[in-house]
Amino acid sequence: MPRPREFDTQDALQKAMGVFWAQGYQATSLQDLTKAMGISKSSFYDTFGSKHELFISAIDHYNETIAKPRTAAVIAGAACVKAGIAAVFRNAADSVMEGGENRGCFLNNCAGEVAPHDALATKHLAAGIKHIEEAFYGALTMARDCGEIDPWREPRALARYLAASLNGLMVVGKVRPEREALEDIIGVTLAALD
Amino acid sequence: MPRPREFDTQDALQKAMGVFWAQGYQATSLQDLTKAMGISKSSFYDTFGSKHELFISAIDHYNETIAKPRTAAVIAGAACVKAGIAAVFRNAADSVMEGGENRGCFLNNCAGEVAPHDALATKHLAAGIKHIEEAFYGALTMARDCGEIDPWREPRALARYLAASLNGLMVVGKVRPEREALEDIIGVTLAALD
DNA sequence: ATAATTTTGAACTGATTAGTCCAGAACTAT
DNA sequence: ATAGTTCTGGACTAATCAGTTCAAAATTAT
Repeated sequence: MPRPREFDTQDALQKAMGVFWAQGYQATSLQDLTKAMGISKSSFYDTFGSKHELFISAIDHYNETIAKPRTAAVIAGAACVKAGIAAVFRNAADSVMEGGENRGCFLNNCAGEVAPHDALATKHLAAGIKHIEEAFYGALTMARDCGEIDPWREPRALARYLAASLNGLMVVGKVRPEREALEDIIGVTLAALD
Repeated sequence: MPRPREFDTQDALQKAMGVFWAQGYQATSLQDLTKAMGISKSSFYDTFGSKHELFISAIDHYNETIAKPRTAAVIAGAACVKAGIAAVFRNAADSVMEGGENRGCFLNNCAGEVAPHDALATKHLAAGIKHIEEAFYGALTMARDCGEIDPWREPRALARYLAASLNGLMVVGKVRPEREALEDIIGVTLAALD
């Protein structure tokens, strides 16, 4: 008897994330959101609660659909671990360079704008960065076990280093998107693994 | 005959920068600004033009009074170049850890929030990051000349790398202020110079 | 058709926003 | 004192903001 859902909440969430990503949290109005999501204001509050709740959901959605696929999955698909890590960094640089909008990294953007005074958002952002670190950590322990990196290297320290470096690359790339500079950064960053 | 200025514009600018730094651009209202600056709305518009113009001035003010002193000057005051670079990173980590507010890096925050759609601000932010890179570049060429780093290393690439790494450290530190993790990051980052 | 449910659109609240304007107070130098 | 200047406080736009409410429309299953 119930009328089934008409709009896809995941799809709407995806679009909301896109708006937050491009404009930031504060600069995004409810009108921006409902327009992009293709739903009415009433449905918006029925389904997502509030602007802030949606924002938190968007961060989680980013972690699941962007952060994870762009780290763990890329590494898993590569010929060897180092090549996988390199691919992650190259993809990040490409995403910053490729035509037009250059939205940078969503986690970075949010961190700059709302951390630390939005404690809940900060917690979810931290989880995202942690995901990235763990992806590197898994890859690095594997690399050490199979002799791809020296056995005396600390996978935890290296993973933290790579996660921070990836963020740094994205920040610089957002403000100064110069291919040569990003290549320099990636080159030195990856050489630190040898 | 003219009545001299009563309030110190540099001081007011400093205070405005502090508010933008802590709250972000959009989340800062004119009331927040005038209250912190200790001036009236009328004086505000007379002296600083608009909220956005003040924002740009605040970025420049940060570049001059924070970014430069915390890079070039610190390096210059150290026993050797590598120690100076290490001090810059340690100071950054300290600033993120030390009690309470944890505002991160102003350039980072602004980059996340307003770049690239605020083109003018982005330009001034880029100048700030460039300053940091140049501080490292100067130090690294000096280090290479006096044999402190290998002569085959590229100072330009290393400088870009260090500037990006410093930004990455600040971003991670803002979201996950854990001393041990930051030490790991700094350790690997600096080891890349050897 | 009828009942159950989702979705919409529009009206509405109450607050806040950046920015303008101006009369008058406060201050300084002559 | 007077003239010249700075600064303030308050009134004022005109717009926007997030969020609430509700009757009606739309859709589905029976």
